[in-house]
Amino acid sequence: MGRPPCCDKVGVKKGPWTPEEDIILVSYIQEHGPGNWRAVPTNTGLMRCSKSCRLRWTNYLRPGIKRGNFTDQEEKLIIHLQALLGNRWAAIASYLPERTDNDIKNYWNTHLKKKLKKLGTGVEGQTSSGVASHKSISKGQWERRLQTDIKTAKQALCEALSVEKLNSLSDSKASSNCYNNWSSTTPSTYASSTENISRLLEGWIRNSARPGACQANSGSVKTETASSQGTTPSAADCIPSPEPLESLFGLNSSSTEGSETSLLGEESKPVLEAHEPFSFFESWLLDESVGHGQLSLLDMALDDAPELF
DNA sequence: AACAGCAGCAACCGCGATCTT
DNA sequence: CAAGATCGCGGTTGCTGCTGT
Repeated sequence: MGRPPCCDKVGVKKGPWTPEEDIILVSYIQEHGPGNWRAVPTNTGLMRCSKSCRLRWTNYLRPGIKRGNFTDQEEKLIIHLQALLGNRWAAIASYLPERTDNDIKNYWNTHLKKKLKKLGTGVEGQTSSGVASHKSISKGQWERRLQTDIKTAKQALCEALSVEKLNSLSDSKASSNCYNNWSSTTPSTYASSTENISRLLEGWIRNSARPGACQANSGSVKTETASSQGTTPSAADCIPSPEPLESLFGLNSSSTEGSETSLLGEESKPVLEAHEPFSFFESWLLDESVGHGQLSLLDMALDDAPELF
């Protein structure tokens, strides 16, 4: 009869994650791979809901995540994909593998919405499905507008992707290249996870640089979990050095490659998306661009997911 | 310098889809 | 096949830092 409950509601910790918790989570996922989130709180001793663990991983700790500083191309792509797909942030995020849906959603709500409002592009005129409201405009107008939207979206998509492609050519092994097969860039993408943690810890170190101030960046959240876990730096250590972290994350270690591969293979949303068959609309989008002398998106798709074709 | 308002972002909540037993 | 748990997504909230007064 069904599965056992994922987590008890009682005693579940909420609020900002501490660096200790992050480290516990990352090291656990490095060892076991993402997925089976139900088991994560139990096996790690984290007093967090499995949902919270998954969210923390996908939105913050997952390898290959770029944070902040959205480029013009990304911005453009988001705007047009939003016009095309509506508020389907996960779908939009699949076109921007370095960005999380939460990040895109936040960026849309805080920056782009206002920007578009300022420009008078009428974001409000869209329904939740992303299509302009039928009620406010006649059918003919709506169809024309839809066609224009689609055309513009396609163009922006091509532009944005061609920039990515160029970047990838000039910096072919860069971990930030979102369209490379992740398994081929596993070490560097995993390193970027380390970078995430390192950045986090840097902030933590800065915050705890004050004598006696040995607490997480959230300030109010105490760190009882780490001290209960023998495998993680205790709060008393206060400032972990980067070297142990590198070993913790398995950098430059061939022995960890297997787990990393499975880790990325199982988790990374872009890969999952890329391996799924394109929707009719997406395929059409890609096909159309091929015939217009633009960057061959089909080539890109072939590069990324050869098994699809 | 102190306070209020605003903006940005991390995390939570609720719901539908999917999966497991 | 049904029941119930898990997963994933989108909307929303609340905290924190910044800016203006």
